[in-house]
Amino acid sequence: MAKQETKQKILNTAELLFAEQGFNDTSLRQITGAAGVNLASVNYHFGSKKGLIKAVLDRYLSLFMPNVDAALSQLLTKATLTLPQVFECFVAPLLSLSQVRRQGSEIFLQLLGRGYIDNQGFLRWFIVNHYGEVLARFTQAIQKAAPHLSQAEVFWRLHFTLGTVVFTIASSEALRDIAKNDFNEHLDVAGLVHKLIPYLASGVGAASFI
Amino acid sequence: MAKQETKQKILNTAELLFAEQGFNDTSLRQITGAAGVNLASVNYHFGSKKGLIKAVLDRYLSLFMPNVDAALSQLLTKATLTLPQVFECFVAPLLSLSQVRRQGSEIFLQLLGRGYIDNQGFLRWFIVNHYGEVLARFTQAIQKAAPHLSQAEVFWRLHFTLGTVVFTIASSEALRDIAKNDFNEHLDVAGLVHKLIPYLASGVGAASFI
DNA sequence: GTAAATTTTAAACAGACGTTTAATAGCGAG
DNA sequence: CTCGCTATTAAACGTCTGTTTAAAATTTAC
Repeated sequence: MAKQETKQKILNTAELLFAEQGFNDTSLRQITGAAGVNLASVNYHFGSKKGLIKAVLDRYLSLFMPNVDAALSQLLTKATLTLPQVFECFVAPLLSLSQVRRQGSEIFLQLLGRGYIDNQGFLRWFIVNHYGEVLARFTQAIQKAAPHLSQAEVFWRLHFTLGTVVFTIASSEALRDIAKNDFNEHLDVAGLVHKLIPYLASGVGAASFI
Repeated sequence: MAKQETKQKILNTAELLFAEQGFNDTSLRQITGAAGVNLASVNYHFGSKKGLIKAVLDRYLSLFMPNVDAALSQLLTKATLTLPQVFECFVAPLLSLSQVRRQGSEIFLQLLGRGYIDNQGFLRWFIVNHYGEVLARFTQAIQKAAPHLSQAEVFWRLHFTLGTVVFTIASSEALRDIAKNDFNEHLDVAGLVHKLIPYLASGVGAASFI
């Protein structure tokens, strides 16, 4: 067995560039050039560019999803629960990604956003097929916390929520800069995430029109 | 003066493909081929691909923004106003784009989402510089409708809202397909927009933690 | 009707892309 | 030490990209 050092260098460089520029706008030559490895090594280790994208995403998802699942499962044992509590289940697993690597939380959410929009639903398919149980537990928790919502309404509002989170974090650097200059408000990602929660919880739990 | 027929054919075809596939993933050969015009005519009429993108975006923005501005201005004359009323100011101008062309509303919002994410903030710069007064009137209306929110909180929640809308509409086709299959719920864009409003209004108006 | 300006066209440009090939280098096991 | 497997490398592949060129066609103006 080799030490797989090249493979790791590719992954570490690729996730940064993918998060910044998107999957299609990042070339293999750019990745291998920045990583200091040979161009052909990507196809050797990952088969294709699509294989590399999958590997980059799964490295984060395989860390994130089990932690979310555990937090949701524990919460579901309680008799009553609130929407902010449900959303809090995602916070610790998300922030823990920063221990894996500097800015890991931002990178992960940016990758999520890219994957959601770039590749004609490939990421959605991937998540649903690999982590469907986590999603199911999530909707279960939502319905327990907000029983007045129909299944369809929960579906819609969860996707609204996903859009808010992904989009906000994806452009969080620019937004935090503006907030610092205009309102003298110094926020890190954890602060931003906690700013999101009342917004999300209130939106998801809102009464519907009809 | 010529009849500019080629120019219009290019715009009409380009906006469809840009909305579907994004700006970078749509080639000029694809556009000109579908439009039945010569490849070089894009560079002749628009100078470059970037010029074409700008023209496509501005054709919608120059219709949409003045209508929003008028609706917001009229609403601001009232003594009291609510958050759903503020958001409603965007609905009619948005839906009126469907009179310009079939599915005009979807196309416009998809283009917005693409532009927001694809081109390193070029669109944000474009909107702020060309339609900054409309944005100012918008925040003004929000603060009048929800005076308990600080200026900084309004700023954050508006960007949360923008993320929700852009992300939702950008993937609205897939979402609406799922809703049709899983919940037998048939939605058009107008329906989706009105599904968003209670969510957005509730989120923006939520009480904050501190 | 003819000259001038505008528009359209086919062809070629240089550069970037993902992938493949075949040769080389490095290494652990026997 | 040597064989065999794994990893790395330089080079080339064919294809696609946006843009430019220069000639042809068309429209406008006088």
